Amino acid sequence: MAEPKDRKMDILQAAIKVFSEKGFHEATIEDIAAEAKIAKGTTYLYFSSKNELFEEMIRYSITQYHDNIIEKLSCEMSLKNKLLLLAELHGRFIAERIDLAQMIINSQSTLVSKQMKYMMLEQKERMYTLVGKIIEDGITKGEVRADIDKEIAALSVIGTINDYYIRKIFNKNNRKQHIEPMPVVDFLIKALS
Amino acid sequence: MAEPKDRKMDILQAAIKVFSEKGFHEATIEDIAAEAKIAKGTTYLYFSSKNELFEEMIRYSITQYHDNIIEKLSCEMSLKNKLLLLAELHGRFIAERIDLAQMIINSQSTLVSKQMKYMMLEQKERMYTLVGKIIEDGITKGEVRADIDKEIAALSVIGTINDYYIRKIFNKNNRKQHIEPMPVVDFLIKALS
Amino acid sequence: MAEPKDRKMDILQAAIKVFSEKGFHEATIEDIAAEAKIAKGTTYLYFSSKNELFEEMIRYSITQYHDNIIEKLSCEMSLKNKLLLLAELHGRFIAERIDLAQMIINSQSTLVSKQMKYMMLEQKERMYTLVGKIIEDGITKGEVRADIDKEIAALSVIGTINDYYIRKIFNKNNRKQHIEPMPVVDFLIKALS
Amino acid sequence: MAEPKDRKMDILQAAIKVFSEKGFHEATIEDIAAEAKIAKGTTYLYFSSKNELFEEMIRYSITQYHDNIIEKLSCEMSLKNKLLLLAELHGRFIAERIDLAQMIINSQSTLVSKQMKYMMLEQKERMYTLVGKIIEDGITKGEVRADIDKEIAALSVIGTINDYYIRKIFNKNNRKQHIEPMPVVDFLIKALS
DNA sequence: AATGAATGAGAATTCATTCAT
DNA sequence: TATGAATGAATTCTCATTCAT
Repeated sequence: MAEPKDRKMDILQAAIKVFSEKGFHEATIEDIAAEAKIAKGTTYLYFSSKNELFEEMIRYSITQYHDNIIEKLSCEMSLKNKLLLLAELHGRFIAERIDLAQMIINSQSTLVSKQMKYMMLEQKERMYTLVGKIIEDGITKGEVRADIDKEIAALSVIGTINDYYIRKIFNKNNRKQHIEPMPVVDFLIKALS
Repeated sequence: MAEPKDRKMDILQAAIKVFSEKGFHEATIEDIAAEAKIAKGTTYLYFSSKNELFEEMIRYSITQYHDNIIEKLSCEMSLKNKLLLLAELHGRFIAERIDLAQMIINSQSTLVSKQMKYMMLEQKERMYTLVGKIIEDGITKGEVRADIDKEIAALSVIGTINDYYIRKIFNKNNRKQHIEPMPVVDFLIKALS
Repeated sequence: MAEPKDRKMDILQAAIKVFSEKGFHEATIEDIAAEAKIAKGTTYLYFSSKNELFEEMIRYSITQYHDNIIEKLSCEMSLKNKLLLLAELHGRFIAERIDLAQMIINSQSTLVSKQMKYMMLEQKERMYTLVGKIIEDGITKGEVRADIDKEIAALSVIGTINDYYIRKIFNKNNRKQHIEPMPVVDFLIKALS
Repeated sequence: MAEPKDRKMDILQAAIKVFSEKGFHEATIEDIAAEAKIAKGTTYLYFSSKNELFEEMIRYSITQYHDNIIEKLSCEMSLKNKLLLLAELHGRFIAERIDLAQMIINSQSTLVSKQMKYMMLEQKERMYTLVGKIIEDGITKGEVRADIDKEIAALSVIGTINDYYIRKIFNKNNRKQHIEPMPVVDFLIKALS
């Protein structure tokens, strides 16, 4: 007996994989359906169009990614450990979904609707807010100097971690290699204190 | 007398505009030709394919952007002034060509050939090297603390400036408004010293 | 209940008709699709390109034509009856598919791949072999003089029949009229004996 | 001082070469102009369209070919020598312009106008008439049996020689090799006597 | 007469989407 | 629900032809 499958989730997972590998236009509904092991037409029972599927895929990925980070970072930890965790989570995500990550991080692309862009910006702001709180917390605890612009500090932390991983990944032949987060965290700690 | 037009440059300029606004796939050769006020077929007298046009457009834009920055930053200046100039030049570029900038900054996209990607990475490294030297210079002059990782510092400076402008631009309705570079430069100075 | 259609065969038949009438370049996929009463895109579900369709069409036509001739000529018959049958079969084929016949007979055209050309030559040699055997048989039975070059005789028989029908068809307004095979067969009998 | 060139003839010669090598559709006006060492537009000063150029090229080639054969065959000669000469002239022509030869010999192709086709048929009939006379002459001299259909005999002679050369050429790797006309002439002599 | 840059109609091909089964 | 054959809009690219110089 076949266990009850969540078709919609299957398709979403397939979409993440295929869109990440090929980008929006190079990916076909057929590719995604094949990856999800369903027929092409079935996709349209769950998503009304390729665009909608793309948007839901982005929404799902971002939310999942952010929820995960926020959850993991909500425990009590030192600044350094928080940055370490942030770097590792972000680094792993980038390593796995580099192209998707870039779509998301940069909220770019003409593909997505205004609404979508707004949602993506909101999510990004959510990240800024989260890291902003980490920094504020650091100030309170004396781990971070008090005279810096907290908002800019937050985006600097995220921007630095992101570019660090992207550079490492692109300058390596093998994406699967683990990338050491310590150097960038060390740098950030020094920069902030 | 008809003034001698440089058709190739016209097309390149049109391509920058249209690709930037619509992205590679949404932009059609017809769009670009219309923008350049020429017929579709004329494009093919100067570029052998849409892909080649795209690649030449990227190459041209990157080179122009980087050459400009490198030239302007080669004069003797204080660290702060250099960062200020860097921020302004980058900010202006982003404001004008936000989507193109992102393509370039992230060296992403399945559209470009291996060769192209390599060239884009090289250009990025050129920027890292340039900023790396600014930082080294700052260390020599005692403007920058000596105990930081210079490579990461360079990439952090660029990542921070980039994300600062992107955030500002996206959170404003009007892209044309001037964005104040001082806040981010102040932050960077504090972070580095 | 809709009868199960063999779309691929429909398209092949339409291709034979349209390519025969217009030639490769003048025929468009749209023409062929229209003839097959399907949409343009459907063609590509069965054939990956116009070239492939053309090649498959040639392959199919040649094979069908030759198989038919070889089968019909395999029974025991007098030389005269064999030549009569050959002339009639070839004549009917030419009358129906004059341009296609010429493509095939002459193994010409830059359109077809090396492989294809090779296959066409092989099929032609198959015909030569068949007619060669008829002649050899005729020699054994004393119907054909023994001192002639059998290979040349075989190609002469085919070349003569072919040109006879082509001339008759082109010199008539109405292709549908029956063309009398007897005169050319009489000539061939006299020439061979 | 540049000697006065006959541009029209230059273009015609270039057209023969290029159309023969590539066929009508694969050949471009640019190819032909390049071969004739003139600019593309110049072609249109001498020929009103690609089609007209093609037709004139065919007309010129056929006429030249036939005139040459008719002239050479008008001398007094034995049947055997006439056939030998015919075979050699035709063989050389085919070896040089195999694809063009096929276009001409078969009066096919949808490219040419009704008028053109008519002209090609007329030229072919001219050949039939010429060979018909050779055969009649042979009958008079007792070299050819009297009881054959002279028209069919003429067409058989041409068809046989043609197919003989085509087969030889296609079954050889090197088109430049000389092909011995004797075997086919021997066969024809036997067939006719 | 000669040039060759510019034009734009036309054709192959792809693929999101529909719909009969 | 699920399927996948069929559709046709849309896009790239080619090249005969024109025309200003």
